[in-house]
Amino acid sequence: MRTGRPRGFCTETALDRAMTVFWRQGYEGASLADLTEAMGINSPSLYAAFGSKEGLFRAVLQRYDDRRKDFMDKVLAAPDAKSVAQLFLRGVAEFAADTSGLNPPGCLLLQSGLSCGDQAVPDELARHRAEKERALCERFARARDEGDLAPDSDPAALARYLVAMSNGICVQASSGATARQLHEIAEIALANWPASHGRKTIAVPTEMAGVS
Amino acid sequence: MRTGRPRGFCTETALDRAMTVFWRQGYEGASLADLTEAMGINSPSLYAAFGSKEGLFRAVLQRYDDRRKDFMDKVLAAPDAKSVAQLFLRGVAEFAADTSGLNPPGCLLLQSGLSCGDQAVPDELARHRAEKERALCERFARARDEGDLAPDSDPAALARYLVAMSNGICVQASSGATARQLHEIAEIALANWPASHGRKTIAVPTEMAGVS
DNA sequence: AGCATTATGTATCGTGCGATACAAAAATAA
DNA sequence: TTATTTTTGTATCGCACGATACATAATGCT
Repeated sequence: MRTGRPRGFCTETALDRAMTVFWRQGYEGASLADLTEAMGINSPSLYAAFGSKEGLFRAVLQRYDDRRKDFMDKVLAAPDAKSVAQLFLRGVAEFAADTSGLNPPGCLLLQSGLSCGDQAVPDELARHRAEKERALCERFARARDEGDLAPDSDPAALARYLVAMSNGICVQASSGATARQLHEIAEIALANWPASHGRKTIAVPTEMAGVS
Repeated sequence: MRTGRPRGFCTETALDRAMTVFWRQGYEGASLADLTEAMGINSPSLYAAFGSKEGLFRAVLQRYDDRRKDFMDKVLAAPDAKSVAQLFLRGVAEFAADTSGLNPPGCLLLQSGLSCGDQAVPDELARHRAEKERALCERFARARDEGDLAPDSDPAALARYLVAMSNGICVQASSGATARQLHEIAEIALANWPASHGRKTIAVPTEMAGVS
């Protein structure tokens, strides 16, 4: 077992509490005093565990991605492109207005620092957002290959559209929009989605034909 | 005429330069040193003219609204709801990627401070964004009255949708999307717009019948 | 028990922040 | 010319910021 005095706080809990502070006040607006108070620890403990304010922030972003992974997995596992879009935007509308936990409205990846004295922070956030866009793009490319989207459709453009809509919904949430209003936005956006192309491959892929 | 030593700098030019700094670095990320250097003045001149950093920021926001007013006026003057939506989103896509002037990509009202140590800043920005939403909502209410939108359509929801889309486009722009990609997003969003309801009142309103 | 290792609490560091004091400069008014 | 008013440049203020030094506490290892 590991030697030395054991840590007196739970890393995950501390990260969740720091997340709330970054979310509400932004990266630069969150002072070390704010963070240590919310996390219930003193600054030396923070620095021993995370190295620096930016190190803590990166750990918070990692924690955020972990907590959102189940959602994205469920979205990407939907059977067709339209279902993916529906699950995604409706889920975002649900999530962005949900303040039942510690989290303020909106999305950490936007709230915590679109702009910053240090450009590394917005760049890092943009990478995290781009990762979601990439995952959606891949899913839509598959949908096109499966005949679920028209052959001439543009998976990257559709993914960008959804991510843009998602970000727009999150901004509205942070401006005080209600869950109902966010869902209205999502439904307007979804009404537009290209109807299923009808050539979707229903058959089980050959290599799995004998399994079920 | 006004007595005393004349001001040695142009207020509008100084505000434009300060705008660039707030836009790129956010409200909190923009230090007084950054601002005075960009504006080409010393801090006492800044404080004499604008009172405080927040006073300067409010003056910059006012200047921003002034500079965008022509665009919004043109959008709102479009003949029908669909034209309003088209002019708005296409204009935003154009604007958000335009870095030919001093401005970074995206929109000042988002970049300069979605979150902040001082909640007054995001609140002020939200008010400015809400003002655009209100203007669009009024325009769509008129469109519905004129029979240009279906009687059961929801002007407020349509306005929220457009503003959300606009904000999403701006976020994509600040993340490095090209003008072409932003226009693709706008066109996907516009493809969705409810077709003109066909009952649009072309006739001149009665109270103006004798004028032309 | 004694040692090595890691975490904690107190108290503080140097820096950059937003904001000013003050005297000189540049204009008008009498 | 002299008085008045406003702006400018230099130099600096007090403070909050992110980050640490250091002694003590709490564990595992031998």
